[in-house]
Amino acid sequence: MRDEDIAVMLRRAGHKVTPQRLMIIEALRRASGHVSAGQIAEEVRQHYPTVDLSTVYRTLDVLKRMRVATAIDVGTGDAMYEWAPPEPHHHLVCTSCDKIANLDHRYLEDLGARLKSDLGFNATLDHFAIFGVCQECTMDGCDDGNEA
Amino acid sequence: MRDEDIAVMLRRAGHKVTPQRLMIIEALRRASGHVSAGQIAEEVRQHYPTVDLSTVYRTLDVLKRMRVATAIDVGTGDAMYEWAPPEPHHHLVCTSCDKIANLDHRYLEDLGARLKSDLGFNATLDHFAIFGVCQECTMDGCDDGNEA
DNA sequence: GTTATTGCAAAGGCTTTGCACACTT
DNA sequence: AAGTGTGCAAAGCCTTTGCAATAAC
Repeated sequence: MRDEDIAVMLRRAGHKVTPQRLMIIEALRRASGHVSAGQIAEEVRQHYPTVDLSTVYRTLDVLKRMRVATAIDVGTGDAMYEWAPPEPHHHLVCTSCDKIANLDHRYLEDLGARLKSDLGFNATLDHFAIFGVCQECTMDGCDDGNEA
Repeated sequence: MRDEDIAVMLRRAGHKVTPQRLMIIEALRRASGHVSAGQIAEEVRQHYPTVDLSTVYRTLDVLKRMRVATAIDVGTGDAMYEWAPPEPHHHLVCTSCDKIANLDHRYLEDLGARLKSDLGFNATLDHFAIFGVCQECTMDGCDDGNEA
């Protein structure tokens, strides 16, 4: 998706195209993954120092409603945002090294199917975060402190 | 687990046994499920009006470290606590009516196995929250407002 | 010119922390 | 007596909101 497309998309949805919005969107897209509102603000401020956090939040809200950005809040205090995930995918969050890996949707597909057929529950399995310890950390035995 | 056992357990771990702690633990156990720190405080205050929220949080912290309570934060603003889940289990959270149902661990067992064998990722699948719409709400078409 | 959007400031919610006093051990 | 735990108050964090001025349309 090119920047002009984004401008058109904003206008179509009845929104105005402002430099702040464009820079926020650019920062979100460049991040290619999970960024907090604060991180986006920092990034944007390098070129546009007066941008306010509230503007970032409001823009993220617009983007969520347009379904070109998603939010995931895993209870770490701040929500993480992601630009237009092309398809359902999930995240493996390593509690040891904090790395986040992507997980193909196939891994959750039949879980969803079973919840539906067994329990009639329509699960929203678009965007999942699974915690654990990644392979490297399991082998290294590295640990930066998450236990009692 | 009886109350005396809890007292013993606290003392063994080098903690003191106070009426506040006992009442917080009792409230948590009676809740048989997911309660926020605030809900526990309200409950306890009915018998012990001066208990402070900070005491609740501190006690919950102790209990977490002793591994007799677990916290789950699904990004709703407040974390939910649960007393000593006897075995791995999970939760189906209806985004329409806010009901929380339990989900047997079997539903996630082979997901965990596949993550391990395919990717070497040791997932922590003790306590999962899956969002979606429950059967009743799907049929009723009830909706208290969770869309764009 | 209208209307949406911005920045600032303040408030909101949940959670944590500093401190003197009280209680458990 | 020694040391942890408590209540109170205040701060912390992320996020939301009110408002006048500004910018996009």
